[in-house]
Amino acid sequence: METLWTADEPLTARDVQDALAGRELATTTVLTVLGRLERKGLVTREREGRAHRYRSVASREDHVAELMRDALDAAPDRGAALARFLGSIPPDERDKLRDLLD
Amino acid sequence: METLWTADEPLTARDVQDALAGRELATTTVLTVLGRLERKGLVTREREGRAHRYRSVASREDHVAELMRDALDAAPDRGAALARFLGSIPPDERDKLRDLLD
DNA sequence: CCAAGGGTTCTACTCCATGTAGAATGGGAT
DNA sequence: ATCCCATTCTACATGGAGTAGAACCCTTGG
Repeated sequence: METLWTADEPLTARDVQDALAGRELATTTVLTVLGRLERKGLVTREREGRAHRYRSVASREDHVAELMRDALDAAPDRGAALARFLGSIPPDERDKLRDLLD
Repeated sequence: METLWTADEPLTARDVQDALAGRELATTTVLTVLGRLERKGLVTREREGRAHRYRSVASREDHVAELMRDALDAAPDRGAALARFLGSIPPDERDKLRDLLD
């Protein structure tokens, strides 16, 4: 996912493998993972010649926002959870939130 | 955790087992899970006679806030992630946030 | 038109967390 | 001293994530 996100342009399996060259992964490994990500709905792919191009469905930020909402959904008292959350982030981020809310 | 949180008072293993009576869990099962939660730092316990009382370290809301922060920490562009988050929650919750920020 | 090579699929193995519980142990209460 | 019960140790199944080999299929170069 990280690779697809930082490229933010559809990549082939080979592209991903190259981007992850530091790890010396077998080609099939990359394909397997991409396939699993597709099954989970995190990426889509479209044929291109003999290969596929894989594209992340949501941006990293969207994904993070979704994780945050999932976490929040686990709280019976959402307001209280939001309050704790606000209390636990750096002040400048609270400022940022204030800005965003306008 | 749910049981400990909704009780918000230290419980013995037996208490937990009773609270989860719908599941017919063996006593050792409850103990094992509580032990694992303790290893992970989610609960503490203090001896009480022959047994222990288990207490959640953080409130459910604190826990949720922490999960939200963990999610946010995965975003390279925290501001953008926060913006997406705000955009994805119901309007009345945005109002709530505005209130909390004052 | 056929072989070659690369992308894909299937299958499989390991590792680890989680859910579950039996066997054994240890310490209080009677 | 004995019995009971909480605890600990050990163990098994399940499922996800990481990794990759074997086989297949299709496109392309000769």
